[in-house]
Amino acid sequence: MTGKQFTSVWLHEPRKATTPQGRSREEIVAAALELLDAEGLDGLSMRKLGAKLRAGATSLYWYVANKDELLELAYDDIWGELVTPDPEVIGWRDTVSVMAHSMRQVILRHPWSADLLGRLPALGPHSLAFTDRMSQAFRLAGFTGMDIDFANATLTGYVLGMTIPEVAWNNSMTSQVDQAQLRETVVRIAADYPGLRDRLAGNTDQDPRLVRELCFDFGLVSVLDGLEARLAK
Amino acid sequence: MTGKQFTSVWLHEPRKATTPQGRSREEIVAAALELLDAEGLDGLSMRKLGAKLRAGATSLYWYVANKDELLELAYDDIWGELVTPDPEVIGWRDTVSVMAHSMRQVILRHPWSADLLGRLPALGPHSLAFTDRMSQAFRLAGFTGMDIDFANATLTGYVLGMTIPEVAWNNSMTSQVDQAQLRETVVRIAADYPGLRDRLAGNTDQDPRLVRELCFDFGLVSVLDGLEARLAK
DNA sequence: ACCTGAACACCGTTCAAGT
DNA sequence: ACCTGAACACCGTTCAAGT
Repeated sequence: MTGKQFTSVWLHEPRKATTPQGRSREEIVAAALELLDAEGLDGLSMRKLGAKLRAGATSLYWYVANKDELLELAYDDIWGELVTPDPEVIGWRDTVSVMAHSMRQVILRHPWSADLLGRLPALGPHSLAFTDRMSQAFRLAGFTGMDIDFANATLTGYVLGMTIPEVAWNNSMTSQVDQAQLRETVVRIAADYPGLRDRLAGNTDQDPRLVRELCFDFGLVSVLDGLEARLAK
Repeated sequence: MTGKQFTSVWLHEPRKATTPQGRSREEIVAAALELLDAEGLDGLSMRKLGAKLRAGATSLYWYVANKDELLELAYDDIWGELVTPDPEVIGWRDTVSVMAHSMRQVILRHPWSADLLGRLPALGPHSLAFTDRMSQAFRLAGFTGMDIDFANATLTGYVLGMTIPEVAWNNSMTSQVDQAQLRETVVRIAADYPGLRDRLAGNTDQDPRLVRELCFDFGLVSVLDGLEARLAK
C-alpha cells in the first residue's frame, strides 16, 4: 500500500513551455551540471542552484518534480559526450572498444555520475542512443536475439564496475596526500595477506595512472576475447 | 591548501576500549546494519541510530569520527558473508565463479552497498581477505605478477558493473508498479530505436528475474573464457 | 503562467558541560 | 572515560500567496 510507484522524468511529459517567458529546463540542467562538475554531488542543492540562477530555490519545482528528476536529466546529458564510431566503417570490435574507453572517460570527467549509477535507472535518450549504437555493433559481429543485449550488458557492466571504484579512489585522494605515508599505511593494512603485500611492494616505482590504464586494457581485451569466442561456436 | 587529507577508518587505530563499560563499535555497527537493511541508505541517520541504541545521537561520535567512517565499517562487514571456496579443492575457475555469484548476492541483499561503491574505498579486512582469496585462485590458474591483480580487477569489475545498475532498477520498482503500464511506457520511450524496441517486444513473456540470471551467467562465462585464453598464450 | 517566502521536518557535526 | 543537550549551518519539499 505504501510502496512508491515507479517514477522517472522520462515517463511523463515536461510542463509545456508554450510561453517563451520564464526559465527553461535546459537552462536549469546546464546550471546544475556546472555545479555538479565544480563541487560534486554534495555541491548541488536546490537552494544553491536557485541562487546561481538568480531565483528562489523553490521556483525550480515548477520545472522539475523533485531533485531526483533533475539529477536524471543531468545524468543523461553527459552520455551525449560519448564517442560513437560507425561499426560499418571500423568494424564491431574497434567500435565497442572505443565506446568502452569513451564511457570510462565520461565517468572520470564527471565523477558524481558514479554515485548515481546505483540509484537512478538510465532511461534518457542519450543512454538509449548509446545502447542502440552498441547493439548495432554486436549485431554486426554476429550476435542475435537476446545475446545482443547480453553482450551489451557484459561490456558496459565491465566498464562501469572497473570505473566506479576508480572514482571512489580518486575521491579519497587529493594532491595534498602524502603518497609515501599512504603507501606505508596500506602496506601495514595488507600485512596479513602475503600475496597482496608482495605485489604492492613490487609496485612502488609505477605511475598509478598508467597502471590503471594497463589494467583497464587488460580487462577490456579479455572481455572482448571472451565475447568473440562465443561467435566461433 | 584546502584539499582534504585522505582518511579512512582503517588508517587509524580505534579508540582503546580499555574499560568494559559503555557501548562498543561492534554494537553500533550492528545496529547501523539493521537500519541500513531495513530502510536503506537514507534510513540511516545519526539521530535514528542513537535513538535505536537508547542514546543521544552525538554520543556515537565518541566511537567513530564521522558518518562516513561508520559506513566504511558497515560496508566492510557485509563482505564477510561471501562464500570463498578453496581453489586447491575445486579448481580456480569454479572458485572465482562461485565468488562472483556470491558477490552479486551480497550486493542484492544489501542494496545500499551499491551506493557506497563509488564513494568509499574498500580497505577493510573483509574486503582484503576476499581480494586475497581471489588472487590465490588466479595464481593457481597460472597468472603471475601484476596480471594476478588485473584478472582480479577484471572479474570483480564485471560483477560490480553488472549488479549496481540492477540495484538501481530494483530500487525504482516496487510490487505496486503496474507492470503492463511500465512496459508500455518503456516501449514508447524506445520507439525511436528499432532494434531495442523489437527485442523488448519479443521479451514480453520472460520472467525478468530469470533473464537477469541468464544475462549474468552469459557475461561471467565470457569474462572467464577471455581470461582463460590469456593463459594459453 | 510563473515566482516568492515562510514554514515543516529533517540532516551531520561541534562543543561546552555534565558524571 | 563516556554521554548529554543546545546550537550551528545546512538540507528537500509543500503550499498559500503574489503578479
